[in-house]
Amino acid sequence: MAKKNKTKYALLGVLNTMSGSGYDIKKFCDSSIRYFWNENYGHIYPVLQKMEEEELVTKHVEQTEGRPSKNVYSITEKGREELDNWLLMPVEPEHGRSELLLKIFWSKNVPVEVLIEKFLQIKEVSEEMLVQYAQIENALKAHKDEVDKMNLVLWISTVNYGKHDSEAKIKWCEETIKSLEEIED
Amino acid sequence: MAKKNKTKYALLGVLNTMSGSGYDIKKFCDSSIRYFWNENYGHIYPVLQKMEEEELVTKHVEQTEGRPSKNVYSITEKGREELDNWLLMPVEPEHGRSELLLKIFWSKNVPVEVLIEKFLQIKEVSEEMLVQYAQIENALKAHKDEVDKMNLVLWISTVNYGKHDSEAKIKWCEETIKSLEEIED
DNA sequence: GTATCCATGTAACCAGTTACATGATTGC
DNA sequence: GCAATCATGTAACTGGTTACATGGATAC
Repeated sequence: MAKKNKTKYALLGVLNTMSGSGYDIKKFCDSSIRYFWNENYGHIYPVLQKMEEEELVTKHVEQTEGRPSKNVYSITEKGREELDNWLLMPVEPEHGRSELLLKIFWSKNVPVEVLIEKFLQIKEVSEEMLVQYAQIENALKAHKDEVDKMNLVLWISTVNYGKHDSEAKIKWCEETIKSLEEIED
Repeated sequence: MAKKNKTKYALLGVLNTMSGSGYDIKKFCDSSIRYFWNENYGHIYPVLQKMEEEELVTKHVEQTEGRPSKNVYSITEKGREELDNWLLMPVEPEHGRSELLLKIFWSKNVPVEVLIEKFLQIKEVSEEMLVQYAQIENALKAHKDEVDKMNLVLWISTVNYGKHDSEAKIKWCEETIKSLEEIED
């Protein structure tokens, strides 16, 4: 068995909150889950077609005058079951590949000053991310009346993940910079 | 341009610290960088061959009696340059895909108790990871005389990344569980 | 005698990315 | 007049995973 197709579940998830076209789905992804998920048309369209064959979704063509015709997809009962099933399954342990850590691991010949500069950059980026996450959280809380309580808690949880992640990175950078400075002496 | 081949740099990194066969490289990866990097034979062997063509490495066949013959690869000057170049390049922003966060984002219909149970599990795993990272750090520090100072600092930094990451996850789980419990009331 | 280690490789497969192709409408 | 948005799709490609194939040596 090769790698599992997770795009399928991302699309089912979107269609479980709203019916829409491939284009709509892409927009939804870009505006809500982009910090931890991305999809591109080259994958969305074929997967939607495949899911239609599997009867996880249904298609109906919408014609609005003066517009390109739209293939609106809706999730089926079977699709909903498939999604629910997947949600309950444990997350596959990803033997992640971190380019960042790989680079650091092999950097013994990189001058210390250059390394410190790199870590300062990483720290800065994480600090910017922190600001962005705070903005997202505020935006979410501002719309809290439109979302049900459960969704709010979950969505904020995903944002908090990002926050903790950024904070951890910042601390890590600071510590590593300190150790590097001690070498220089 | 499609996705970049990072296996190449992983292999160059290994060969920059020691010459060896595909088999040796795999062993090295499994015993040192496995927490953030994995390689498998199905990729190592073809990439090594390709790198030989590009003159980034050289091969020499080693015959030891009573053993399968070994293709020992060594990094070339050109390979070293390629590696150094890559090390200085900024890390490509990975639009990561987090199955974990995706699942959480779509879990509004999962019973709260089930979700809490899931978060407890994630927390537990992170706590176990924390123990493992501590062990690795101890092992590294025990061998500190065999490794040069720079390498020690960098390797420990990668371990610390894991530690901070696990700690962040633990905190995040605790916070999310709290919010979920508040829903139940 | 059986499991593990040493050792190399190929083939089938899948997921995902980018580029290409097309074309109407709307807003500036 | 031009850029952006709406809208769908295909083709070429790459990276990576798993399974398959082989076979001797050593340790228990």
